[in-house]
Amino acid sequence: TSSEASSSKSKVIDQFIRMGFPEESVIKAIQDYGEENIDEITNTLLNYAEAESTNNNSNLSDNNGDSNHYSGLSSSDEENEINYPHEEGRLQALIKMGYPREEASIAIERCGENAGVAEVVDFIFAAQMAREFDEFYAEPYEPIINSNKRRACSEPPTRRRIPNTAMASDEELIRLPNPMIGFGVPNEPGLMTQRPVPLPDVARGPPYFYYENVAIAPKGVWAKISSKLYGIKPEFVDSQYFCAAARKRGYIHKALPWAERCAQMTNKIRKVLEKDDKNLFVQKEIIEQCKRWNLVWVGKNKVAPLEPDEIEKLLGFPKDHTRGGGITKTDRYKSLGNSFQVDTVAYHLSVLKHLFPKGIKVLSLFSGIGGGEVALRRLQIPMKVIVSVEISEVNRNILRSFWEETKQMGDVLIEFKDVQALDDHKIEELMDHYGGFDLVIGGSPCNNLAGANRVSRTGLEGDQSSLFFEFCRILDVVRRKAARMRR
DNA sequence: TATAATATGATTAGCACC
DNA sequence: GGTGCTAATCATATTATA
Repeated sequence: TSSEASSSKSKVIDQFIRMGFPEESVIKAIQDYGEENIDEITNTLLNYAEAESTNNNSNLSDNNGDSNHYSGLSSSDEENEINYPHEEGRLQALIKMGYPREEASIAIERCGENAGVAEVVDFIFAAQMAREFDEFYAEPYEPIINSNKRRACSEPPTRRRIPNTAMASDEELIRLPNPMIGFGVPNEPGLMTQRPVPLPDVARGPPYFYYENVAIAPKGVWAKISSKLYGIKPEFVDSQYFCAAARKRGYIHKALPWAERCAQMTNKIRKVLEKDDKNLFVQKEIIEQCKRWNLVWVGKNKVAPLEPDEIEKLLGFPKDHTRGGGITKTDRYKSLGNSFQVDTVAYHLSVLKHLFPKGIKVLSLFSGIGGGEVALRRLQIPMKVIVSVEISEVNRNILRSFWEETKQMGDVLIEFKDVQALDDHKIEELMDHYGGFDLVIGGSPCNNLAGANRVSRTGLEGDQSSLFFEFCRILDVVRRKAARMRR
């Protein structure tokens, strides 16, 4: 769609008019966003349509099923009504565009309520390609499961090993689920709608928090993290269920490893591909190498490493999110590598949409390039206040650019450089000024936990990773202050 | 001098087998 | 539960290049 759009503006206009939008609105939206930003245009047009249609206030909040999560909710937070304004418009548009109703409906469901039409169309194509791929490879690559030990997904994986008793001691190991789908990933077997272990009383109620780090950390690290965060069990999720990047992380509620010897490997693969005798073994080997070095097809017999633009897209960021401000390619790789996968985080945070329809106040620690903020925006949860702490200057610049591009009137972004400098008094002062925080979110440094670190994988007490304890300190201050403010 | 490319294992965990 | 295998991993230090 994008390539067509750049070749002919009128084609884009026609397309939207065919979808049933008024011509004036279409032209205005294209002027506002540029013809290539199909997603923004679509969202804007759907918002116009929503504003015009009668507001029937349908109440779809379905909090009954997961009352475990939010039993500490104050009554003022519950009085909200949610509707899904995009649903009908998108479905109708897709059917008009010639897609089968069933496929369109599934795609809308899986892309989420905030996805633009372009994104849903992408999903439909991807699903079609996946089906073709599966049919093609079904025979030779059938996984051999002959063990009676693992009945794969008949039972939720996290429930299998973790004893359903009181919280684990520091010494007890937290076992990683396999497959790593956490409490449940949409449309995957083993979907869980409730926590395997109920929230301890001390952790209940707002303000909420969201902590992230690498899943495969040295032994005992996650048990320690869990014990410091009210004994809540981590949810381990591999982002491969949300996007095309594998990224195993633990969340308490991969980056793409940079390929070594990329140039040599791409040349090697090109030479192999130019030969004629490509038997099955060679094919499989090539696929393995591409997977290992994060290579993508860029032309006939040619592979290349992922560009920052592509990683941006994989991780769910808007195009050019990390571009600009004189940032180098190396810095972009680094910043993106350290970031959240937006779709994954947005899936977790989607529960907040029901709770904060009028906006949310966020304390964002270790903000990086603003993965949490982008996720909230994707969910269309208005951000009233963001207090952000981020040590890297380039990352602060990236977040500020994002904020200035997207913010609405009256919203504030406060920036700090160092979590250690954000003392208890300052936090309380901020909370007095802004009326507290609704969410504390952050992933503390993984440098000393990550498997790729050959030099200083020294565990949670390492120079950088020990900043986790600052997350705990700040969260504790926020929660205590919030309790006092409620009283 | 700044940026890009390259070189550098160990620690996890799963699984089959015994 | 031990063993041997496979596979994967939010990195850092040094060297080459622009």
